[in-house]
Amino acid sequence: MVSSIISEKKILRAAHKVFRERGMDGARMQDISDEAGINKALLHYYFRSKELLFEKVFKENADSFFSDVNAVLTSDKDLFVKIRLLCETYMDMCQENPHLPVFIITEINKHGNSFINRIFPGGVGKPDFVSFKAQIDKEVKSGKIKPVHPAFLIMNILSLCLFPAMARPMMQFTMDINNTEFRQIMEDRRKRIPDMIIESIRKK
Amino acid sequence: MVSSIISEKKILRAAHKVFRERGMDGARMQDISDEAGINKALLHYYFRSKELLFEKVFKENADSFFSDVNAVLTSDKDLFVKIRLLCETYMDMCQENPHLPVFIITEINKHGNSFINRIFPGGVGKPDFVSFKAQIDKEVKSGKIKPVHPAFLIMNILSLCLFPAMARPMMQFTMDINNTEFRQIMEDRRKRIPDMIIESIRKK
DNA sequence: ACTTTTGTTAACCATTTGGTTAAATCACAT
DNA sequence: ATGTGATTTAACCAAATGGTTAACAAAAGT
Repeated sequence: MVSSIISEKKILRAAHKVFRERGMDGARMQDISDEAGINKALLHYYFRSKELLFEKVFKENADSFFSDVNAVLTSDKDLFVKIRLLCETYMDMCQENPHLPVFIITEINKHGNSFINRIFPGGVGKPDFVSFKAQIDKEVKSGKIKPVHPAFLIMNILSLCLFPAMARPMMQFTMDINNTEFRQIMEDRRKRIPDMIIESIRKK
Repeated sequence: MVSSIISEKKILRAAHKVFRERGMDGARMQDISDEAGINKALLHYYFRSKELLFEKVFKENADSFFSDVNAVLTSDKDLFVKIRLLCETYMDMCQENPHLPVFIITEINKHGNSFINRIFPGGVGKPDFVSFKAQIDKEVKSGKIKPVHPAFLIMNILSLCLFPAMARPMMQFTMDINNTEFRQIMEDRRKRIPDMIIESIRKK
């Protein structure tokens, strides 16, 4: 049957939108069915409970949040190239879907360790920073870059790429920036942030 | 009467805790009264509604989030000193209360502009970045630092200081960092981040 | 054609949750 | 002591919300 596939997809798409925008607690099953344009009972027909629907949506979001990054991390590119690619990937992600990072972060914060370990059993599917860390350590030893703790570098990349998009409304409010200004600034960051990160570790 | 003041304070303290940890949508009036150790009806006796209690809590949180920063911003210190102080202030804030930044950001995201403008009528009480921006522009012209858009610099400071604490559970999960390791890394950042930011704008 | 399975809905149900009420208790001025 | 106003609580209420049911419609199998 075809309509069933369509309905399930419509529900899932709607659930993604509502959960990402309002979070688990703020999302209403009724809102999701309205958004999907179907009866509320269908949600339960396909996904049993809000909990299960949420977990599915969260997992898919986390996967898309992690997998693009993983493709870069596990490639065998030069460190500086990799850093540029990572920045691009994160910034692209934020541009496409500004709610994604804050959704992931707040839900992990709220649900705690047991939850994330159930969603990613054995840690399968999470970003693979190990080879990246090794690469950083290698380049430190080879003298190409200054001594730097891999976690320090990774945190900086994530912070500089994700935070401004996550905090956009607060940033615009506190700094009196309108939408066009903000877009210009974000456009400008795309070039400047990778350079800044690389300069911070390059040996002169 | 003394007990009334004590009750009101207990409620407010409890509300702060619950709202910050669970957000407006996740917070339950019952949880707040349990946490405060008083009857639920007292919440409404003192604060009328969840909405009003939340707004009070949010305003106080936003004020404490903004005012410490304002003290630094409006001082007449050297730019580099100010940057160091700003970093310290933000990082201290996160250490004391890791939930604060993500609480402010998600609630502003969810409630939209009308909300924040009602909480801060006329923008009174929000961080005063104007003089800081002017100071940056001045130092650019004087040739002390490289040309840099003030918003770019401010975003970097906020990102690097706030994000890692906000995203702590996700960071620890993705990078396999345990609590002691994480604390060490954060301790290390306190020294390195200000240096890194200043180096990124210092003219050589 | 008709039986069975799958998909869809309106109406309903039980629980949760924000909020109210009326009575009780406390503090204190007289 | 007693009256008065502020404080506190147990019991209650109405709306919202996640979830179920039973009936109906649409496909698919025979």
